[in-house]
Amino acid sequence: MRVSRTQAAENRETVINVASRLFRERGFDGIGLKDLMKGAGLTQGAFYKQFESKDDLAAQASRRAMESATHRWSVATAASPEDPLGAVTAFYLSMDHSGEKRDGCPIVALGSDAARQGPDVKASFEAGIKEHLEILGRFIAEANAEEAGGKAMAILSTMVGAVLLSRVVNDPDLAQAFLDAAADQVRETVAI
Amino acid sequence: MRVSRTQAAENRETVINVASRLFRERGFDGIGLKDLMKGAGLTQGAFYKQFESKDDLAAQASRRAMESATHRWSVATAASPEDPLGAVTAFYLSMDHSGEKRDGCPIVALGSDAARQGPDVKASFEAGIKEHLEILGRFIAEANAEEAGGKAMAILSTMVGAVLLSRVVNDPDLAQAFLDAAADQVRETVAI
DNA sequence: ATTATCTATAGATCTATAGATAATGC
DNA sequence: ATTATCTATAGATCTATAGATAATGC
Repeated sequence: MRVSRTQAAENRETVINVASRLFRERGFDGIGLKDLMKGAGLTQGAFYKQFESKDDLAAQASRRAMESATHRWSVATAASPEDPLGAVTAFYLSMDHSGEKRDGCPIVALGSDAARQGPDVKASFEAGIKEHLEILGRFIAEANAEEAGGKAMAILSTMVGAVLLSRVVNDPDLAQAFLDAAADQVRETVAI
Repeated sequence: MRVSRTQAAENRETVINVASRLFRERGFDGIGLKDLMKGAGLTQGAFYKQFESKDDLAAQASRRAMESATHRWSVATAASPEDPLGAVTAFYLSMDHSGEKRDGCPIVALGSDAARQGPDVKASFEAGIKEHLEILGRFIAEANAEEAGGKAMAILSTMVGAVLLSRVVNDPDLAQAFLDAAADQVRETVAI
């Protein structure tokens, strides 16, 4: 029954990875420890040797989800050095990403839930959000650094809000319209 | 024990109103029927004579919450006919509203949760979102109606995203910065 | 006679803990 | 000897239902 330390460390990582996706799909309150552990091929009893509490896992999984999101942004920008912002918005503001709750942006998938969580979960989101802003800031050539920071925050707000709105309506045309309107807005913001 | 029909109808309204606030505060999964009914001064047993299921209440409460939100927007615009958009953004993009989960914007408070719910809850959100867009559309004098609709969608996305982001970070300065950046963005969007 | 609300409960699920087991690590 | 994982369970809570009660509505 016991496994090696490296195997135990791998198991821990698997639980965090699985949780980062299942929480996005069902919410922090929408999935129990039994199913989370099952998703990692373990049983519920093994949980508390690895994590202090479900809240603890929520914070770890939130961090992992945000890291995965920023990684995706980095990959998109690296693939299109001539138009990095265009590459990011092309996938982020797509119906594919809007439908992709499990692997999509954690701010959209869990933002409302995270606002009800403690400081550890919020710290995970905060760190990821700052990385997002950092990436966006690079796309904005501006004399005034403060102004560039403001634009990055406005762009992220528009993107997050648009995908969230696209997910809470039934009408797919309206969902698409939110994404399109946000893409236009972002283009204009960097152009000014 | 039995009450009159009008009293029963009032009780139903009270449950919906209480739920519209408690769901915003704790999420659809974060509060049980027992506490919801207790908030309306009733016991859990009375629930199923009034509602088909918890999902049914979630849809009703979402509709009520969105109606309350659009009402608030209307009041703000009516109070400042010289600058209605300024009045709306002044309260919506404030730290007060950001901290006001219980009575604040339902899209921010429950958007991530609503994306996991069925078509009835989404229909409630969709109706409210369309009303929000209608109000915003009035502020945008544009030759092209389609362009005005796009701007309204972009503005709503920016506002919703900014308040959501302001709620999931620990740093109050960063939270405030998101709200300020969004307010600037909105001003520029209507000015263009 | 009807019915809105009550108390009580079924059956499932939740987080967290206890103790057994069997493999690792020394 | 230590410990990662297992099975089992405690105790709380969840949604939904059943049957009793007492007031309304006819």
